[in-house]
Order: sequence, then C-alpha cells, then structure tokens
Amino acid sequence: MPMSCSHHGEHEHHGLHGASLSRALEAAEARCADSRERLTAPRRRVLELLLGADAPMKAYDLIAAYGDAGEPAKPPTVYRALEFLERLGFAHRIESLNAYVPCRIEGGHVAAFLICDCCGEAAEFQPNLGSELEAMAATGYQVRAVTLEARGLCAGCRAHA
Amino acid sequence: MPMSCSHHGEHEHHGLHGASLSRALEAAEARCADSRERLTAPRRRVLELLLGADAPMKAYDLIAAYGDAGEPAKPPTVYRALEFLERLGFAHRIESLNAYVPCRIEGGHVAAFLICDCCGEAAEFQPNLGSELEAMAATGYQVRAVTLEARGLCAGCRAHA
DNA sequence: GCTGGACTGTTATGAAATAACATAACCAGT
DNA sequence: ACTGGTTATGTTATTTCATAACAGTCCAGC
Repeated sequence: MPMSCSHHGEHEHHGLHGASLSRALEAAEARCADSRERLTAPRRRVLELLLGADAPMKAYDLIAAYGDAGEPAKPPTVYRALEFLERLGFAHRIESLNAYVPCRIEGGHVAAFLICDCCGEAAEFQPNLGSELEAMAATGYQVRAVTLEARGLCAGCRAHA
Repeated sequence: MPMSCSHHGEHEHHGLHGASLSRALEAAEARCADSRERLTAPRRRVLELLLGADAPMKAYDLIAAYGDAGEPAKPPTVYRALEFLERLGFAHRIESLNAYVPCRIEGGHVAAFLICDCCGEAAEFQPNLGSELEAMAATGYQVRAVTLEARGLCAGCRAHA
C-alpha cells in the first residue's frame, strides 16, 4: 500500500469479512468441485487472505500473513497456491505491482485494472478491447493473454488531494 | 529469449548495427540536447545495447553485456540508466517479462506490445484506447500511465509451428 | 574558481520467484 | 483393501530482480 497521500484513514475498504468471506469461499469450493479441482488448505488460505484484503497483496505479504499464529509460510506454498488460483480464475496478478488480487468479476474475461497510486486500490474492470484484438488478429498475431493496467488516481483520492 | 519453438535460427532479427545504430544514437543525443538532458556514457551504453538487441533484454543481461571486455556493470549503473531512458521515452519496460526494449515509435505515446512467446520478439504498437480512456475518465479516475501487453504467437512463429 | 545540483561508483542488502527433491494425500481400477 | 499413478505438499537452497545509502566526481551558472 503506497500511502503517498495525506488522507490516510479515509480510504475505502474492500476486503470481505465474516459471512461475506465465508460465502465467497464456499462459492469457490463449489466452482472447484464443478471443475474437478481441489481447493486444498493452502489454496483456500491464500484465497481467504486475498479476499479479506483491502488492496493488492504482495506474495511476501501473503507469506507473512499465512500462519494462524504468526508463523510465515514457505514461499513455494504461497506461489503454488497463487498459480492455482490464477489458473482457476480466482485471482489475478498485477504485473506492474508484483501483487495479487482476488477476482471480482464473474465469468471468463480479460482482467484489467485501474490502480490508484494513492490508496493502492486496484479496481477490476472489463475492458473493451474489440478493436484492439481485431487489429492484432489482422496482423496475424495470435493472442493468448492480455495485460491491461492503468495507473493514476481514483475518484476518491482525487477529491481528497 | 524463450526459444520454446522448433524453428530456431529462422527468427527475424531486429537489432540495429553499424550505421543504423550510430544514427539512432545520434538522434538520441540530439533529443537529449533539445530537452537539456545529458546522454552520459552509461546511459548511451545501455541504449546502445537495447538498440542492438533482437529481443527484450533483462536488466542483468544488460549488466553482463555492459563492459567492453566482459566486465559486468554494477546493478545501479544499469538501473539508473534504464530509469533515465524510460523517463525520456527512449526505452520501455515490459512488466510481464521484467525486461526492456528501446522505443520504436516516434513521438509521445502510450506504449503497447505484442509479445511472442516463441521467438521472444516484442513488437511495439500504438493502441487505440479512446473508448477505454473515456470510460475511465467517466468514473472519475485520472489516468497517469497505461500498461498494455499481449502475449501469444507472432505471425511468423505461428506459420512455422 | 566557487558552488549547487546532477550524475556516477561502490558496497551492501532487500524483495521476488523458482529449482530440486523428498514425502504425503487422493482416487481409480482391480 | 491393495496398488499404482497422479496431484499436491513440505523443505532446503538458490537464483533473479531491484534498491538503499553514501562517498566521490563532473559540470553549468554565477
């Protein structure tokens, strides 16, 4: 979390807690069952941490926060869980931050983010890349994945600045 | 360079050499002079390496290749040069590769890349983000920078695959 | 020629990610 | 249930990527 601004404490919170969190985890369990994948303990724990966070989490934040009583996880534990969560579409990596967020948009999609340099929030949105994808296809390029990340200031932080 | 394909040696080469390279470096000198910036020795050397490469270069590739007689540079030397080159628009960082390319498009622009997972080429293009930027502005978000990177297969590698 | 700012050199360290291999859990077919 | 294959985890170590901190140098403008 950057905290490059002067209005700490006024940032919005997006993390899930209590019942909302439980529901989200159960939904993930269900989607795993559908695709014959297993939401094992480390995977579930990492997803839980992501869902509960107010901003993108770095891998080593997850590693540090992993243990119930303060014991960190080993790096591969978390990186493997993240790989799984990305593969299933439960989480996304934000390349320009080296950080991870839980997926907040239903259904298969290209993930895109508006990242606020002030509050650190990363708002996921569904980009309109129709014309771009057409143009790429026209050159004979075959697209497998797209990364779209915008950096700047969210409306709230702009107002408080 | 990934080299995940079976047609090594048939990949195209994009690096500048000889007179083309000299001309590009002189052009960079001129643009620096215009903006009262200095293309100092380490900056010029790193730009030269980027311009001469056939694919994006990692920071430690640059560090290793830096010295005339095989002596590597110290990391800060190269990272500082890269920072400068990015600031002046002479180079771009490709987030999804942790690598750098020389800028191949004239004038101020949003950089976007088609990255071939086979040959490693990263083709720069000028994206058409009008509707996206409008949509972001409509939400009150103020954009400072955009990262757009597509991964896949270029036309050439698709044909050889 | 002095001075202030920009740049470089150097040492050290911090942060991010993965390799490699041993062990354990799951589950499908018999 | 056994068993053999597959998938996932645990653990140690290492590699890759990037920056902090500070001393010294260069250079433009006064």
